[in-house]
Amino acid sequence: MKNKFYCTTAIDYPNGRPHIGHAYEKIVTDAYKRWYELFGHEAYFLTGTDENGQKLIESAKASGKDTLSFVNENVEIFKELCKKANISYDDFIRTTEKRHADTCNDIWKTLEEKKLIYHGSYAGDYCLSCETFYTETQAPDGICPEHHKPLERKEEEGFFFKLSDYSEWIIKYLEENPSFITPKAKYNEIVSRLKGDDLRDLAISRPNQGWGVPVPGNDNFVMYTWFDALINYYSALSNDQKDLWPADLHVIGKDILWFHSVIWPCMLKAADLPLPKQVYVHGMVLAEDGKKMSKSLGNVVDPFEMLEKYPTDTFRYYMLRNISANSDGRFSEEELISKHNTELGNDYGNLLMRIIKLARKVLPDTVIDSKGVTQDFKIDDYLFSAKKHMDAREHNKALDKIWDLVTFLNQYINDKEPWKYKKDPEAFKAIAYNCLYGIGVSTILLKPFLPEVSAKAFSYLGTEMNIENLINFDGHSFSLNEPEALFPKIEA
RNA sequence: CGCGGGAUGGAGCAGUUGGUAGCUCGUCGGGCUCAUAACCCGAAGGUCGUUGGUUCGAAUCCAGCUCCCGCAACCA
Repeated sequence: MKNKFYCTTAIDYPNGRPHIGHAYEKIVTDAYKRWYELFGHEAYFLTGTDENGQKLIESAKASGKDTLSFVNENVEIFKELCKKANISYDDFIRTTEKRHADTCNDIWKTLEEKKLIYHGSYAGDYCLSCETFYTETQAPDGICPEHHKPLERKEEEGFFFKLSDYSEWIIKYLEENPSFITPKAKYNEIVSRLKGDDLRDLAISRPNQGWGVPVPGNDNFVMYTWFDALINYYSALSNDQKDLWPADLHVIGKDILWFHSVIWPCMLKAADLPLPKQVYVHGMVLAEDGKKMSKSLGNVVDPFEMLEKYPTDTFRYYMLRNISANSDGRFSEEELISKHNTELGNDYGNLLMRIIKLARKVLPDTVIDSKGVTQDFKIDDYLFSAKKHMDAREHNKALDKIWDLVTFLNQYINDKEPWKYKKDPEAFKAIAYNCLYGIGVSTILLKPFLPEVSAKAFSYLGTEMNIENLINFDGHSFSLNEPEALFPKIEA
């Protein structure tokens, strides 16, 4: 398929309510999906839930529900979040679906046939309370870091994936594809870690407790959650969608980078499937105090509450512009309000308002076309810079560029003083058209970030623009409608 | 000696290959009056965590130190 853009978020673990990081990741991915769609790509966006973890059994038990209905309830909340945040996903995969299990089985069998999966046993230090093995670095003194009890030596049988076969291959692959992991700091981190330590085989089965994807031909085991979870990106595609593969962009958080940049590529390589084009690691949304949000610190921000209190596009904009695309950023409600009032309201919203209201007063006709108008400024730089930044996964910088245009347009109006031409409609029209054209450009570029507001703005501008005709100054026509404030002030 | 990131005017952040320190918000002064008391211009404010080194020249490169943070193989 030509010009496709297949992007994904990580699939979420539905053992509770979604937190702000889930919202952030989906909003980021949604902005990229809409952006490439705008630029003529066939964009496809997958999100979903990772439902096979053994911990879900515990979580369900703790809330007094059976695992299935517990998961079903939580999945609905994640979907609700997508709806509230205006996430335009094309498919939502749940790893408990049959299509997923089928694909996992296929891949498992392929690896087994290639002797890349073997049956063996693993001995390690085990904590009975956590039901987890700990490595020496995790528990150097042989004491469980969670329960502070001595670990016991335990041997467990199961299936292993020959990850160790790929130590050299993966390093070579990354060196040949330096943009596979972005941003650069994350790429360096993984490469140096790989060079420092050979890969060990990965235990990819767990004892079957009645939850998970059973290992083909052996019901005593289910697949290790991560093994099946990663496959979601591929299993979600039906047979007639396979030309979407490989994925163009996996958007993930840094905590799961290892799985996506090492284990997943090795699995695909083992299965003779093409590798995704890029893994983009976004930053973490920290609390206002700069620390990680956590229940014990009581600094958690609930995305539902934010989406209830503030317009969806304001929330999206704040997340996308204020949180740096490749490092952590802090979330402050106060700052969100300030950005809404100043940048969105004063800079952009007011710009649209001031020129439309003035034009409707000055000109007898509310239709403004390009006839006899000369172009006062070019928009190419803004457009191409924004595009460059999006390609580099720096959406906040793309927004900076769009804002440069907005700022320029406000300056332009101040310089030209169109209100002085009330008795000279021709001169006025020339200024107004230039201005409206610039606003149209900024509005269409904002569409992926602010889908609702952008649509509303175009209804006031009375025009339709697209990327093809955008670059042409001439030929547009605006039939202006009485506008309402796009971003009514929010009192702090 | 586990790995990695960070420390820049009041706050939040940019600073790609070393060459007179920038942005947003806030503060102060001026302009404009079309607009959501919105817009535009200007000013004040920083010995770029600390010490030493390389260099004609370092926020930028190197080394040590202090503090903060994340990861450490099922938390976006």
